[in-house]
Amino acid sequence: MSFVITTPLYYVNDRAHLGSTYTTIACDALARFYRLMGENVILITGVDEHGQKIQQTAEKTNKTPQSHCDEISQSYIDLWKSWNISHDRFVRTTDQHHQNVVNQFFSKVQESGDIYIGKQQGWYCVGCEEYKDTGTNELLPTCDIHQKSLEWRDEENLFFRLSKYQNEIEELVNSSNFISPPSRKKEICNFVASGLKDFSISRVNVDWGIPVPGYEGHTFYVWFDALVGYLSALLDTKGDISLDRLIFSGWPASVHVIGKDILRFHAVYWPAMLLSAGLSLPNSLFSHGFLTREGLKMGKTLGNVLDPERLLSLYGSDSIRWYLLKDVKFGQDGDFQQKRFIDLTNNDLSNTIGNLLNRTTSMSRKWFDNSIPLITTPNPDNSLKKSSSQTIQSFKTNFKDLNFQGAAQAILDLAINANIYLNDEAPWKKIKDPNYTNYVPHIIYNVLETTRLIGVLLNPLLPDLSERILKQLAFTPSSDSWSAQLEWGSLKPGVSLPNPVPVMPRLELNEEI
RNA sequence: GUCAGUGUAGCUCAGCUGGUUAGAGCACAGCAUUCAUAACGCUGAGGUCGAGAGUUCAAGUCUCUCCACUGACACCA
Repeated sequence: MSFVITTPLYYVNDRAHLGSTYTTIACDALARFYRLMGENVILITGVDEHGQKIQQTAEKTNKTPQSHCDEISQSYIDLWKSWNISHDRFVRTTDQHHQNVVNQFFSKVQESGDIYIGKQQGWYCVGCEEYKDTGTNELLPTCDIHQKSLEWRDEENLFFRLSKYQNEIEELVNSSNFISPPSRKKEICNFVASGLKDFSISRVNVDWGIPVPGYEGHTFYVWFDALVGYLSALLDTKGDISLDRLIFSGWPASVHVIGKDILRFHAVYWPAMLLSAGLSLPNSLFSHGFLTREGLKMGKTLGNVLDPERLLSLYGSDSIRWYLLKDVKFGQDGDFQQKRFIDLTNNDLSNTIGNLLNRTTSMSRKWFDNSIPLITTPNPDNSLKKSSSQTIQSFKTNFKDLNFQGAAQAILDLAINANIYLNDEAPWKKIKDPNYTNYVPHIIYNVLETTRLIGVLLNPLLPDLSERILKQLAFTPSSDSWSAQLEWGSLKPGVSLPNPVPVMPRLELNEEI
């Protein structure tokens, strides 16, 4: 059984922004978590490259749509590489392979009798590129946004019989674990309850798209094209393409992680399309929120967009991943505040976790021959061992709920407990008292071991920091399964420790980003 | 406009079916301390819980009105 996680296929109208980076980081963390839990994970990401907007953008910059797409798509590939994203597949919707899958998907839907030719009629605003529901009887309605009069359009389109699936979709969206978070689920339920209408799946005025077989001049509507990308990602490119092979390739997806803006397409259209094609439905959808910056919406007009590339080179991935996953509740909107970002990194990662490691390895080296204390007597049961196992429990539960915040907090709480334990036990005092000669090694070992568990748990959230912590502890995860690594007492007594180096230097608030 | 939601310390938020002096983290201040990355720990100051009215022995928690903000309301993604 595979565990398939998808990011959205990002629209390559422009380069990646922090929002897509955010989604991708979250999916990456999730994928790493499930891999460590022993699942056969397939993390899918990619790009959606068709549509009128892309065509226009390419024209503006005097490029062919294809070269525009090549360029932007490459920038996504490079970006994910620099962020060390652990995706297994990267789909491009301009790939011939994908186009073949779309064609086959379409013919399945056609066979189900769910495609018909209809007329798209209505008042259309060229500026908005959309039909307006004027709801009035005005002779010449105008667009509120553009203050221009609307055009009457009467266009021949292929339609998909969404309405036929009203009952199935209604049942699906109401089922308990399909849509998260609950507030979004409610929106979709209301939307579906108001009655589903058929939607058009082809365009006659958009050249930059996949041609609809048998309908000259029609290209597929981007959503009918892009969503199918999740399937093409799973089908290998060798031999004949067959949707029937999907069940052996990992379909259905375990979770589609998406932004709240595209929830409806995933919660309503996509399941209906899959039903029509006779394919199984994804297990769940998680719709996360948007990021603002210092309370303001990021956008070109304000000129306040955060460039993920620049952020990464300025601060490194650990602190940014921590900020995005720990400070923003997944599913809600988040705000990127630079001061808060610096504070959080310094407090949590440098002071609480990094310094815990630093102070403990220092003591261990100083008093125990540059090594982990050689414990001869049995390790007495202690509070840290207990809170560690609680932390591991809580961490896993939270992760399974995509509650990255809760998972991160669990780790942090453990580090705080370890710091308190050290202050309570004060080994730097006890080491001077001969009565404690046999006890101090246990104190140090307990904290070192707790720190190791923190390092191991940190792996899916902050893989880089995790590695640096474990290295300082001379612990090599080797081929041990994660659950073995999470066993108390895996740190080998007597092993020599490297010279302590801060694993997470404090950040200064100065650079303007 | 219709529907849904939010408004609690400077900031981000917890406060379940109403019940003693309203909580946490960060920021801020003080104390203590040196094993450590001017770190850790302890303590403290900070709120008429959006406004008003009502129900109740008792309301941040229920009802109504108002104010402010946000989201959904079908084919840009």
